[in-house]
Amino acid sequence: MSVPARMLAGASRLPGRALPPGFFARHTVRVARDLLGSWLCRREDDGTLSCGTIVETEAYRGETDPACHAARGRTPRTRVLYGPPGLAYVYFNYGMHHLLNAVTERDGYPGAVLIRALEPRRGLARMMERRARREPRLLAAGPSRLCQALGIDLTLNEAPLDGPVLFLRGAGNPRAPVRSGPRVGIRVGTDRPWRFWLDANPFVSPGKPGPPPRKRPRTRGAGVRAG
DNA sequence: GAACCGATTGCCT
DNA sequence: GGCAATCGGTTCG
Repeated sequence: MSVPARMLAGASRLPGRALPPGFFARHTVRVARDLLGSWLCRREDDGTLSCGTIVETEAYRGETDPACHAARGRTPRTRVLYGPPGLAYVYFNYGMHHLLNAVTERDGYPGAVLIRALEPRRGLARMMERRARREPRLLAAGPSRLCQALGIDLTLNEAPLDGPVLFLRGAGNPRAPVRSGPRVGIRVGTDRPWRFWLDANPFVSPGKPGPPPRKRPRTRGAGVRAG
């Protein structure tokens, strides 16, 4: 028993309830949508809690999804994607960014949900400390900012998402409507509308949805074109 | 063991 | 709206 009881008691005071293991053992797209509104919490060694509600996710599923890391098959890196659901898949990108995913699907089938943005709820002071920026809106609006704010790095790869360090709590259906669109920041697989976010939520990442819109001259009246 | 790519961000104009 | 920063994983030799 390495975790003091008072730390565990802290979690019980949070809204919602722990997500059951079966939550992640489903179709990745469904998990991505259902994770919106859930609480993501990070507990540090000193007991400090940093929490936010998930406002944006993306689904990456199967070897036939060209944007999924499993598209090139099982490697030491992607092994966790093929493993049991409910673990964290953290990887390092662009030489400076960490990204947090939740492993989904049944054991043996690769899939993960990228957690792209949080609405900060608890421990904001600590999140601001971790990030150079202070603006609350940008504290965790983006997958790398989120990891910075919560202090998530490769040491948390394969950590259980119902563990003492990292855990999720379902809080029921979010009030805001769920919107969906193409995933961002990728060059392949943009045909799948597997990005989900809470409508009009200011904490959603500013990433452009889908392929860049074609510039068209702004005209008055007769500017509407078909196709 | 070297070349290449990338699920991004922040600073620049 | 453009683009540099920066390094782990993958692939190829």
